[in-house]
Amino acid sequence: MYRTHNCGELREKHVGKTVGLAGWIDTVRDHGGVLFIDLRDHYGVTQIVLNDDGILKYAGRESVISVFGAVGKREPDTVNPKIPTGTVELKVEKYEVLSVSLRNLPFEISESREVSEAVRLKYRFLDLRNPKLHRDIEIRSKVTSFIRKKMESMGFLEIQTPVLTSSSPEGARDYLVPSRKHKGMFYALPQAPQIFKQLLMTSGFDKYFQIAPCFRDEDARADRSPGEFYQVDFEMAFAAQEDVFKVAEKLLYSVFSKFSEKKVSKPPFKKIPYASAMKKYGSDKPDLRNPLVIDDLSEFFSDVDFAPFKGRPVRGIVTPDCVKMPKSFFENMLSFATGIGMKGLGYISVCGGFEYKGPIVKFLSEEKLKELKNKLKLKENDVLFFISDKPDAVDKLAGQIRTELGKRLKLTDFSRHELCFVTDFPMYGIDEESGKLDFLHNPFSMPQGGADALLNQNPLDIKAFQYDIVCDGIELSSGAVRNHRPDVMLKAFELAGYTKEDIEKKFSALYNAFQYGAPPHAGMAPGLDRIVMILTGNENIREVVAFPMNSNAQDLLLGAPGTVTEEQLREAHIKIR
RNA sequence: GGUCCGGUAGUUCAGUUGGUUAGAAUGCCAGCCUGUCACGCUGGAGGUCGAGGGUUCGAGCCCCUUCCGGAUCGCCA
Repeated sequence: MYRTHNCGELREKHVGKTVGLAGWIDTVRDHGGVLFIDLRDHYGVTQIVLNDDGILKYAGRESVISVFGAVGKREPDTVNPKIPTGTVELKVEKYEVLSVSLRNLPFEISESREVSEAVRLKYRFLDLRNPKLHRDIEIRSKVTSFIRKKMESMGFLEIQTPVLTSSSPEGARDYLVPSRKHKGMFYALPQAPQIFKQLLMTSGFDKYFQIAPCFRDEDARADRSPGEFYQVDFEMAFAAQEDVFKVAEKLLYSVFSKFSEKKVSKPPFKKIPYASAMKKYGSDKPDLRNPLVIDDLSEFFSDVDFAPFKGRPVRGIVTPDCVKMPKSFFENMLSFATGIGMKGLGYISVCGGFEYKGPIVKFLSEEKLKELKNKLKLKENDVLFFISDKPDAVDKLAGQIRTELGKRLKLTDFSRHELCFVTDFPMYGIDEESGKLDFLHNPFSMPQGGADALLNQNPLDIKAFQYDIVCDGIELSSGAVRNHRPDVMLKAFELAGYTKEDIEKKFSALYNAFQYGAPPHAGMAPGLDRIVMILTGNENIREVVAFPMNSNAQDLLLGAPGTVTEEQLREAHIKIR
């Protein structure tokens, strides 16, 4: 009724046929006697030709029309090589205006990605007409479907877990849902299906997965959706760390090599222990496309009388061929450094004939310079940057400088994807506020060395079977071998200041279930949004979510959060103060 | 919550040392145009310079307060 073909379909083989197309008026080129319209739908764009511009009286840009007519072959000099349908055009014999668009669009569809996010999100239905955004959402669908098939082919069952569940005492802030039937009580939306998937393991489902919605009431970042996001959550029984890695490698390598045109690091992916990732890359999510590495120079500087480094850890980054960079480069690096909270950014240039230049050189003796050269294998034209700060900040700052140097010196190779595992996360850390020992990450992880380690080692030295998978400097997922032994669990929680009663109360379901025979199990949960973000070359996660909230956790399109009626509040037993 | 940056036409932005009627591009409207493809040409409309207060003969510009947006840190088991 509306069309016989879609706007991405017509080719030279259709020439002469009478066809129908329907879509949105994309661009209009009115030459008086002849009128060209680019008609756009989900599938593409086709040029239609009219001999009369009367249609424009009724329908402006972004109006929806249906047209019928003969497919014409374009003359060679009028072919548009930029679109797949560019060799043909539809000569309109009759048209129908199906829906009129207001003339004043809030923004240009083709340039919507440049517009402020508030306006884009308010008119998301228009924004989504933008071909790039439209295509990325389509890719998301294909990636999701591909992942499902891949997981199923590896023997995983997709099982849904509740969205209305109980509040979990650990981790992020929960989204709460008041209960009508139980006054003063609340459901919580799951931060992850963690407990449920572990219960499924206990129930004997050998391999579980789910494209799972997760809800966390924390502030947004460019690579972090506010509110809700999706994880490819999976868990395996009778599995150790290596088994999970094999599945993750198979899944992610196949997804990345299918959907990205860039080169992808082949399995087995590199495994980097947490401690060395922090030292070498200044991050627990290193971007391995960046060849720069960080050296620890604290010991070297311990006997150097340079006030800013005195009594503080020092890190160095050697950058090849950096001597030739203009003065502005060093000024920009300095302002970047101060921008991230550093007091300064010292450096030494290794000029021709190993002549050292830079503000710090005069504090180093001939001998020390020689030592430095040997230690870091300095070459002519290298520049060595120094980062020094408080012990708990220095690695992170060095990591940020490393990333910035990689970008500015064009050393980071953006033409490929680098996946790696970061392993051996510490089980415990000191909580900055309370000064007490606390779980650094997931309290349900199995400590390496088991109960024995918990009893005999300094808790801060205990590592967990806890790992992340990282792609291009972005954390795709964390995962762990879970602690399936109630006795080990008790000890692990005891160290962090929890009593047996705490566990029985707060984690009763899991603790109880594990009393009845639980298999060793392990898993992870790569973030779907982040995978699609990387595959589509986006730097903001909201570009791959059809209807995202803004960074302030508001849905500007439907107006969420919003107020509700007095009656709704009464039923939910809620009183607003 | 802290720090930094920003808010000027529907949209994206410029606006000099505080000085006459606040500009550009794009979009919109009108007219012209038979081969364009981001068509082109001519003309036109469109502004509480986020809001409030202050300094000044005079504020888009300086100061204070406040709202909104962005980045970043905290946070994200």
